[in-house]
Amino acid sequence: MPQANDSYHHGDLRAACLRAARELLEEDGSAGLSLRAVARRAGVSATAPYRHFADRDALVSSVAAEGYRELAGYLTAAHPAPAMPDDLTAVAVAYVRFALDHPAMFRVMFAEPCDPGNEERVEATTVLSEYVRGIVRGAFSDADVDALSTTVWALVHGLAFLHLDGKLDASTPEVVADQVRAAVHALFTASPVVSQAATAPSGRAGA
Amino acid sequence: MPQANDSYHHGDLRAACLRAARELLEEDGSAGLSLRAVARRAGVSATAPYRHFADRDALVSSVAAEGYRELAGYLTAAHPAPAMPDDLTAVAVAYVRFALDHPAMFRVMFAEPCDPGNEERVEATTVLSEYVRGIVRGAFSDADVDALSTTVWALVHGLAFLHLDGKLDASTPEVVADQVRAAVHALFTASPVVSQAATAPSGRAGA
DNA sequence: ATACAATGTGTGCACCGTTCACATTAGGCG
DNA sequence: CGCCTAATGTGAACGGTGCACACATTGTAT
Repeated sequence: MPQANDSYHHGDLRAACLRAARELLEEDGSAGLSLRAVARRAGVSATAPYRHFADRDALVSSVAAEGYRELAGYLTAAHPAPAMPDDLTAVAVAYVRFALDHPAMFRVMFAEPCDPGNEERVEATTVLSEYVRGIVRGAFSDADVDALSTTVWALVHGLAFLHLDGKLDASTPEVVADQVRAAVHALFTASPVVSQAATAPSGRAGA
Repeated sequence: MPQANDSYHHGDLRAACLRAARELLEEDGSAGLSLRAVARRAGVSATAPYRHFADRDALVSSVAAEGYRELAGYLTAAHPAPAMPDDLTAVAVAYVRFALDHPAMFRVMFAEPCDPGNEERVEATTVLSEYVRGIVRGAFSDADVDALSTTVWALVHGLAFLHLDGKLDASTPEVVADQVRAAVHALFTASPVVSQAATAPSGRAGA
């Protein structure tokens, strides 16, 4: 049974490393997330983590995977079973709030392309993607689910990132929430399901 | 006059560093962007760049500022004087295309919060932000310019990032462009100012 | 010509990721 | 119980990095 004691063997070094990594992330940002610092905080030699993570990237990917699961927790907490467009709006607000609550983690999650090598991370992102798609499918049954869910995700994701870059007014959580609600609402108003009208696509964009 | 010769003084080390940094960025991604590597490529000692950049962050910020200006170039090239909503759509496509053409640069540009310390970078982003706002103001004269331009930017920015993370279908530039056009068009359709008929997007998203 | 400021060099330090040989221990098997 | 092996943690070592420091070189103004 794994348990953290002071004997030669740590007991559950992997979990301790992940915990230390998350703490460092919140304290010093992604810059302070070094393997050696993680090992120090876990009270273990510098090379011990290599028994549980192939390299630094693997550690970071595991942290990111945890972040994805925690983000999923935020979303489901915002609305356990979203079915109406307004429910989706609440979920969108939660998405942005997660980014503002855990900026360093959010950056780590989207810092590098989701390398197909780390299956834990790939799986976590796939779950999230399917979750969004599922909500959209439920809320807009006969819409182009793929296109709409992509657009919604992009809009919310972009809002989160612009907030993280300090380019938007994030003075109070309510201001942020209102902004997100307004933006998502604007998009839904345009949804072909809501306003049933179909026409030819627009012109082309230049070089 | 600054010129790159082989004498003791380089001539224009600052520019050479920026050029080397951009090359390294395109070759090895942001991981390969080290001050020492930049110095090596510029044919200069490891500490020479410190005469022109306070630290590594300053160098990266300058590179990012160049990226902002180049992005602005992409946008204006897409449409020199956008006035109609469709013009804005073309600009949006250019934005995403820039991200896909220069992924490492795009990541550097938005990797860290735009620190108010580096005025060069702040100014470049401000210019960009004002540019977007200006377009929206021109295209939707009596709309809530701030809200709409923020929403548009967020949507496009999010699309770019999701593409960079490989979460969208970017098999061909045309697919990407169609997606962007559909998403932006959907948003504009919702704008109370736009009086044209609603059009249904026909884009599709990949796995 | 000389003094000064700007610019580039070299050394050194602390830290980092990673590898390797080695030490310690847990758990299965007799 | 004792032993053997695989799992796990240690320590030294290598090359790389950012950065501070003293020093060398050079353009430029006086």
